[in-house]
Amino acid sequence: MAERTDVCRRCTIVDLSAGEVIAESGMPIRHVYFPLTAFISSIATVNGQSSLEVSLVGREGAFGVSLAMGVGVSAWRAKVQGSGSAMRMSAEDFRTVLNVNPGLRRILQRYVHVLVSQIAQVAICACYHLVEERLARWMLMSHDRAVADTFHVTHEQLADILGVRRAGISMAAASLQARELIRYTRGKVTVTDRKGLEAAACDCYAATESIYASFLG
Amino acid sequence: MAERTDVCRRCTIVDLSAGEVIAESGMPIRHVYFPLTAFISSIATVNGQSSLEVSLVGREGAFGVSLAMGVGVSAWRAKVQGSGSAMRMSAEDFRTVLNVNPGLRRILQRYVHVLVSQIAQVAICACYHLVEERLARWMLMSHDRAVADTFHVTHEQLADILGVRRAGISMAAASLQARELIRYTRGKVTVTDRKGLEAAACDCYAATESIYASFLG
DNA sequence: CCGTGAAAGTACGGCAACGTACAGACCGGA
DNA sequence: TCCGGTCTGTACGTTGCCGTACTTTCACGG
Repeated sequence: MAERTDVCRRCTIVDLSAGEVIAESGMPIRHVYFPLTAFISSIATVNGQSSLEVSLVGREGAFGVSLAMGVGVSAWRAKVQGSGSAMRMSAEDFRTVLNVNPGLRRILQRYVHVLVSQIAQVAICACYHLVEERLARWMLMSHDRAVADTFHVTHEQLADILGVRRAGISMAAASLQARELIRYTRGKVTVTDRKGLEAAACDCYAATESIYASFLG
Repeated sequence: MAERTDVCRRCTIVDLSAGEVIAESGMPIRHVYFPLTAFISSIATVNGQSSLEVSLVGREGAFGVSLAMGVGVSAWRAKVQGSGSAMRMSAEDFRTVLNVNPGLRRILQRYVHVLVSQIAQVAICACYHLVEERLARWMLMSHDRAVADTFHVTHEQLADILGVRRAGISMAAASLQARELIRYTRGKVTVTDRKGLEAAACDCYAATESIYASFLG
């Protein structure tokens, strides 16, 4: 599409390594990222202590779209969850491209709507579903975005992502492993039974996927 | 402002009564609402059972802004929480106004960003905070939007809003009443100690307020 | 090869909220 | 005035997760 070439021209390819913080809550957004093989986690906090992942973005999306809403400040901390490459554009260039490319603007607006729906799903999921179901869901999301069957994440990180104790993740992960849906050792997770994992996850996974498909498929 | 008169011209004033459903999840948004004295609750559901209020909109905001994102389908059920009046515009007119009024578009885009932040706050709040704190927070939000000190809501409704048991609301509400922060009988709630209620609520109330102020104040 | 630190396993009491159920209180209409 | 339905109070055992803490296991660099 025309939107795509227009974007690519102003982007540079960058390598992102896991753990890297690309935006801080309340701070200016310097760049917009369009992940290729990397994926980015947005984490909200309260009291600087309690945290919760509100969005996970891979090649299907972008980080920094609030610039398209005329807001140049990040609402959350954004960190690289999966190492890899991404296309990057300066905030300034992004604004320019948006002005001359109404097609891109339309797409990104629809994307924002999808993002809103996803965040609401995170809310209701955190409220109602068991840790194990939520963990299974996250594994699926990560699996999709990592492209590969194996990706890196520790129980500690998962605890911050789902907003539960590290010990709680250990229990849930052990259960998923016992059911032979995943395998893991010291931060390396492998999905061994995709179908089984989908059955173990709460409906939120399917719901989120279907929303994405119907607005950006 | 020019945006305002432009909007008002195409609006009709309507009376909304509590409980009225103005949009259904997955269904087309027929009208955009700018509440005056009414306020509107957006409620997400999962499995048609479990529900959670993701946004509460009064005269400070609007319902139907996803149309400004190019999406004509409501992500959630929207129902009137507080009876009163609102300005209403057809979806069609709204699209037209958006096209000829870039100022309005900019404001609404910023509003969407605020909405996104608020929903994330709901998520983290539901995840970490006690029912009583969350209830206090909701009372404050309702108090702001109702303008009056008294508004109508039953424990049953509050249970759906906060995603907890009705019995849990009864306990929390009784506690707030014992502390003389509110008074209530059969669906009629009166805020008697605003300051005290603010102290009883979690930080999410202040956080949400400050985000609103900094982007739309 | 061993030491060190990170990652993960496991345990404990404690508690908030759960699901369910029933009884009392109140209001409006017949 | 009484009835019926709505709203609220309250109870019970259950459970999922909490906070904390200690141990075990593994990977890696010296």
